[in-house]
Amino acid sequence: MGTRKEIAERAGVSVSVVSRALNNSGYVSAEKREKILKIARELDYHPNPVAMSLMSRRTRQILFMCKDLRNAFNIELYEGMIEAAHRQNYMIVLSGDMDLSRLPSLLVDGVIFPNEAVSLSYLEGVGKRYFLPAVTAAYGAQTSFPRAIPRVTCDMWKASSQMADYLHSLGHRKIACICPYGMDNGDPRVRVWVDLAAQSLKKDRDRYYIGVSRQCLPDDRRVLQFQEEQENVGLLSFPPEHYFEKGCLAADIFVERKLDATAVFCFNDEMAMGFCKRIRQLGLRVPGDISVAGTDGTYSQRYFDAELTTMNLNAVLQGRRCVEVLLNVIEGRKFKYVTNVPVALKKGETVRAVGRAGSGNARPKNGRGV
Amino acid sequence: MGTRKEIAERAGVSVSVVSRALNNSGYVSAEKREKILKIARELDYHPNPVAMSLMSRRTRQILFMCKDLRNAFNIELYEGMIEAAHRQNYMIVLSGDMDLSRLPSLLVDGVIFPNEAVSLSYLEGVGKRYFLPAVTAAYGAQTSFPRAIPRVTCDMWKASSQMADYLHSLGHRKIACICPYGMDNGDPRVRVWVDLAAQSLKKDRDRYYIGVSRQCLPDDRRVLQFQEEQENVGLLSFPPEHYFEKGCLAADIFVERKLDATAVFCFNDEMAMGFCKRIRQLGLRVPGDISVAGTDGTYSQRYFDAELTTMNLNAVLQGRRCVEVLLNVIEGRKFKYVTNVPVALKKGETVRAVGRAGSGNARPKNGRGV
DNA sequence: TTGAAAGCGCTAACAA
DNA sequence: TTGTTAGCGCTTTCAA
Repeated sequence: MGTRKEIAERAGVSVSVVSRALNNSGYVSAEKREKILKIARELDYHPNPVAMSLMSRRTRQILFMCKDLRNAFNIELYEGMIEAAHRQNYMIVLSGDMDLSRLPSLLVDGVIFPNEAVSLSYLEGVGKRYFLPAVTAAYGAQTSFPRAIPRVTCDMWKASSQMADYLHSLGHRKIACICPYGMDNGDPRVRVWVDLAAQSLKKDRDRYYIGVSRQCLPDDRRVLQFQEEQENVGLLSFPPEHYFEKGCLAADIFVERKLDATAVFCFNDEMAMGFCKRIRQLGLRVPGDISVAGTDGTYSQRYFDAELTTMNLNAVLQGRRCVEVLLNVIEGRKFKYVTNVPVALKKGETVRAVGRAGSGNARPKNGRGV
Repeated sequence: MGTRKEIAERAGVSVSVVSRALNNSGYVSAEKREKILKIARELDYHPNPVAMSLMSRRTRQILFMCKDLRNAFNIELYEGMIEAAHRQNYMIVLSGDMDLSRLPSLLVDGVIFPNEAVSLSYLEGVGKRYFLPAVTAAYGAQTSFPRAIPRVTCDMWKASSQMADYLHSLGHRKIACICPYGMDNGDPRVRVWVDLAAQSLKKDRDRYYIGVSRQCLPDDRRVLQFQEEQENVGLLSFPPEHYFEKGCLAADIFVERKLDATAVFCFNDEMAMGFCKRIRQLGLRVPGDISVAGTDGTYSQRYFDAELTTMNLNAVLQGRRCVEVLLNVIEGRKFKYVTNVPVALKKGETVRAVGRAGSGNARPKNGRGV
């Protein structure tokens, strides 16, 4: 490829002069500069990026620790990261797997974790014996969180509460909850739902919580189809989440349990759409028979035939902020330990009013609903 | 972080001994080895990845030159790449932008291009004055292609022909074509359709070709919503493709032109699904009023309420093969200049029989269709 | 204005 | 079995 040394030889000068000429730093006679630049051009010279990194102690690469790219939320996070990184001349790289132990051997200046759980897992593992600037996307699941990793948190509490109020205002009382975890996960979405359920569902509550996980459904062999629920998955590996498919399964369970809920509160849009697809196949109309509320507000909605009622979590913005904070850490600038990302309720067509309110069997605008 | 030099000082030996101990290479007394390993552990020593790369002249990173991650096809390609790369201890990084000129400054050992067009653009630009092992995913659009870049080609000819035969066998004669480019693009999908149309549509052909691009629709201001059709997009930048949205627009145009086609042949699944969504909103049933055939066979189908009739192009496999060939190039092993990826027709619910065949108004299994 | 020298963290050939 | 030396491609200090 050609090195500065080669250029120096051809130009009959020393490498330092070549360096100065190429970098436009320090003194170098106009005549030699021209000659050097000309030779560099002839040789198609490009500085060796690895040597540059060794000198500058910067790779200008940031790792986004993310595996499940079939989830639109992760893609949007990533898009925001790219945008912010690009502005400061950094690149985002993806891990492809979730092997945290390989982190120290990667050519990166910092890492962004996708959620609190992964961050904690890192801190308890390699993070203990290895320092790398890190930032995590967060969702308010943890009450206490180590200060080692700054958080960029989306205001899930607010979003969930708004959605709860909205559903309540439309007359919904019996609301089911669909989630990939157990009820004790600490997730704000679940806690808000638990509060709701305490009033309306009383001791019946647990039947209305459809936790699509092995822990919640120990006897249901169907959850075993999801890799992460199988025995042989190591603790250090975070497999793809299969949210959509879990949403489908949740619909089956919803029908099997003969729930009389008028609405379903979903962990995210993928699950919401999976639920809708399957529940329609099972003969129920959305929102005619059952209202569905999602969480996310990502582009994957475009595939859906109705406007999804959901919460816009601003994934792109969250991704952007993650990078901004991380670059502050890396470059030694001051930064805020917690950053909040604004959220907003998005009213769509998959939730309708019920009960006294009496909007009755209103159908969505385009008349769909199986 | 600690270096081999520090370990050497603490252990009272030279760096070479430390290196040999840590690498398990060459001679080193058992006693010193133990001591060195112990100190390394105490110091939480990790080899500096950049220095390692400088020595080995390998970054063990491969760039996938891809921007539009909202397209499931790219995601599947990427997943295949990750899998293959992982096996040989490489990582795939994404560019995030399509700035080919920045390639020489990236920490990568090779690059994978997403299609022939980008490859050619590279060869005519920086590729002329810079060498980096490269491979391209290909789709048979080019008759001649420079040997500088090996291709991993999916057999689009075969796939398109199969689909054409299938539609024909079901009685479809008037078939429209939906494509993001002009008819002269050389794409096998289009060429197969042109052959079909020559017989059945005769001189009416052009009306049935819905090319959603500025070139094809110079007077339609709606195409301007897509960034890539605007004036100010530089040649070196490949913006996101907006296939889904273009599929929606194609449906509008289909209706405006009052086409009497019984089937639509779509450039890819994104366009097919966009077309379906919009055409239903416009009051037509799929496949009741119009049959829709896609191309891709990616996971994004899961969002769709019916089984899409499409061609499985095996994106995951294609991605895997790209990496395998590229690693052969990088590691100096022998490799094949052209690799073919198998394809298969996938019969779904969005195409039905028409005409004499008389399966009449058969509706899809789940009774959907607006 | 220039170039020799030391160094970034690591490897490897060679002499001791 | 060990340490010295030279070098990967580049930067930067400092003496000339």
